[in-house]
Amino acid sequence: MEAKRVRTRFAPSPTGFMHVGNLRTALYEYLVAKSEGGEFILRIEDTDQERLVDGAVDVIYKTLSECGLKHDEGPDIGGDSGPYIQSQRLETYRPCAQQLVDSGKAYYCFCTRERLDGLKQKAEDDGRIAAGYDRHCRDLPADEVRRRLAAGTPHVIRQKMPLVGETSFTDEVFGKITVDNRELEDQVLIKSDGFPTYNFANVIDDHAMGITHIVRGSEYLTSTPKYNLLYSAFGWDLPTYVHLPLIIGQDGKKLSKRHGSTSFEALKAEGYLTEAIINYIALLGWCPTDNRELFSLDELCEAFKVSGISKSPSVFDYDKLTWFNGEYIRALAPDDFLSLVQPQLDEVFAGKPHDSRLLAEMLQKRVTQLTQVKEMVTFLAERLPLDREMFFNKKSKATPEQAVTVLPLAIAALEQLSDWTRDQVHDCLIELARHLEVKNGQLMWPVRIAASGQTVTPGGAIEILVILGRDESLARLRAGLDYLTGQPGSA
RNA sequence: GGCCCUAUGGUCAAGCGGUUAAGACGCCGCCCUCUCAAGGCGGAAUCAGGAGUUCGAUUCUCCUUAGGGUCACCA
Repeated sequence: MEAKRVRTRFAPSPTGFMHVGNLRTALYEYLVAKSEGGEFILRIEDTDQERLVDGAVDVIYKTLSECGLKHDEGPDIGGDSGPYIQSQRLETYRPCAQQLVDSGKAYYCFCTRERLDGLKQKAEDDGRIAAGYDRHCRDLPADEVRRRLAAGTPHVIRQKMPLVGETSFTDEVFGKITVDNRELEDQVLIKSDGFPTYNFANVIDDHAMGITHIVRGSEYLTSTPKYNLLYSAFGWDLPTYVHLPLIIGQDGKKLSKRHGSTSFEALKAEGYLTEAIINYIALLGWCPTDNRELFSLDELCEAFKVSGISKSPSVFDYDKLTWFNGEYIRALAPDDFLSLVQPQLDEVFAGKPHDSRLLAEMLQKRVTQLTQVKEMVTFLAERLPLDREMFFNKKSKATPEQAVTVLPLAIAALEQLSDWTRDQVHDCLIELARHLEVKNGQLMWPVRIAASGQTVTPGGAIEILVILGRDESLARLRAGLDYLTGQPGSA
């Protein structure tokens, strides 16, 4: 018999942003499907009417497509199992629940919110955690149920959990999980507003859509038996489960805002590249058999194996993400890098002429987050105040005094240049250093400091002079010299 | 608190009865070098604890401890 084709789904609630945990889940769902030549389906879970957010669905489409997680079926592109938005499949849930009621697997519950809250409150007063619903309506007489229904009494439909025994299932990553049935609450299937609960709609839809592998966070591990009981109640085959370890912050707590950026959008805004984020996230909780680190999405599809998923939670490490980002930035085509940072350059230079190509070349080697560019180049657009201390450098044997002697010579030599090209400036300065019989650094340090006003710059003295252009360069060098000679105490 | 899960350096992690316990990030040092970055080389740093099983445990079992998850008419 031919094995069933793998079908996975990403079923987010439209909350308005894409948490990295969700993104990783989507990625793994995509990989589980694609590594087996299967299909990846997108379904929107919007059964919570109180939490609808405008435009939230678009964020999901945008993120998935930007990340290259192309779905084969979904609300925007259709498919044979539609509709793919739960609020549009409402009519399918109630009949299913009804079927369960008819077969004695579920029941109407007329308990009011107040009664339920009272139950919880009483438990708290007793100093314990509420043990869940007390199954008050589970065995209501049939005519009583009919009477209340006819009277239009608000109600929910609850699933009847077995009162004894235990339920087990095998998860692909965690192995065999067993839960005592007494731990399972008679969960609500249909809410009093007529909408299905997430748990119920999930099962119904996953079955209807032929989902074979359910990939989701490990927070669902303990509720999976409830899902399975539902499958069994309908007589459906159980899906394969792949539960993913959680992503946590440095403090071991669930990743949240206070750890830094936790959404895809926020990470992008901080100058992280999509490919870097995907690559990093792929390795958070999964390891290839050969320990490789750099992967494109296609390569991930090739290499991905469920057996490489780890069981323990992983700490989201911004340092490592940043390293990946640097790798990806350096691998960018020069033109692509330039266009990514162009807005920042435009902002800093505000129309002033500058060699953006050379600038980009310098920057690309050093930037680990796109957002660093602006701060790195502002010294080129505006003169920064000098500080005598800057002219000291132990390794280059540079001192302010020595700068005072060497700077005039550099200025004089540079003034002679016919062209202000990289080669010309380079040869001129190197030649001067040789002529003066000083180490390159001893000449370059004061020049770079005077030209930039910074001890650390994204490029050497020569590059900076070239970017600055002849007039500005010479002006800055002279200003630097004036500053030093104008200092009290300097000869 | 009940139940479930997890446990290799600071972090991601390989390992799946016998290894000098990989690799990467980060950190430190050296080299390269006109600063920084990149690159090269080197270094510090890990099997939570205790019982078993075994000729032999990081690997298997149990207990302890620690951490996490879950106990909604939220998803």
